[in-house]
Amino acid sequence: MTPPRLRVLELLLTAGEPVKAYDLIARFGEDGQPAKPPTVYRALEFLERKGLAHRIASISAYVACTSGAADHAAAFLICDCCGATSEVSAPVAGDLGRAAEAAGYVIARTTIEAHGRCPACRPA
Amino acid sequence: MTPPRLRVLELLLTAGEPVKAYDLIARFGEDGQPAKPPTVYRALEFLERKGLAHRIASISAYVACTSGAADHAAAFLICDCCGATSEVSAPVAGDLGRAAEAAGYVIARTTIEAHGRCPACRPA
DNA sequence: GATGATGGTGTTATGAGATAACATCACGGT
DNA sequence: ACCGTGATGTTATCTCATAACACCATCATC
Repeated sequence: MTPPRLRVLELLLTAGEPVKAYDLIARFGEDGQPAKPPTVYRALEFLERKGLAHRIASISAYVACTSGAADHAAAFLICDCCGATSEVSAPVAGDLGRAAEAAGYVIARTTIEAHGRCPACRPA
Repeated sequence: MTPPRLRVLELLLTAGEPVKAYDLIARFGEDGQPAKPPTVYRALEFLERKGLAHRIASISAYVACTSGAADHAAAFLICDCCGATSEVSAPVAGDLGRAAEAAGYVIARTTIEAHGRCPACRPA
């Protein structure tokens, strides 16, 4: 684990919620100096490959993986109101697995992004 | 259905595969004249609201909905090699539904994006 | 028939997200 | 010593998406 990768992982872990790439870039330097975009994007790519972080494409943000499971589909509940996000355990759905098999696809990784309202933002 | 919306839907349907927003923009005019970005993005937003099109966030592309089901999670099998994409029928997974309920979330819409290799690109 | 609310369109400009391309450096094997 | 591999630093640029404003049609209401 090299310094820039460790630094990005540290930023993701301390945030505890999804972070935008350019926020990581801005916070990268201990002294307030921003990083250059490729530095952070390369670290994110590495962390994702290692399963230590996930990209949440629907909101263009990144988050440290909170699932201990080695092989799992990244599944997220995302509040469209306040942005709260929680990663939930989601083994690849049987239905999807069957559909992939029927279509002849070999699946490498799956992300599930469910949008809605969190308890705090939910209408009474 | 207004002209620009119809035009974008037509472009998506004739493509039959995911299309990038700026490709839609480039092809928008019958005479080869491109559209302005907001024209297309607004049409896409409308089509998505109506369930006529889906945004595939992980590849930043848009596709006409090929599922007849009114209420369904958009689920896609995406080939990382050639880009072939197929929408599969996927009722919101029971596991995810339970997890959302347990977390107190009310889910509005879910997208599932499975990446891998299509039959043609799959190693023998 | 004037008024105003609503929703769609056209336009300019800009913001946000991500990567290409190249130089440099550290490490390990032969 | 030499080369291959993988990581980093840097500049520049590309792609994706939206803000903000003006204008116009439609429809309900007074």
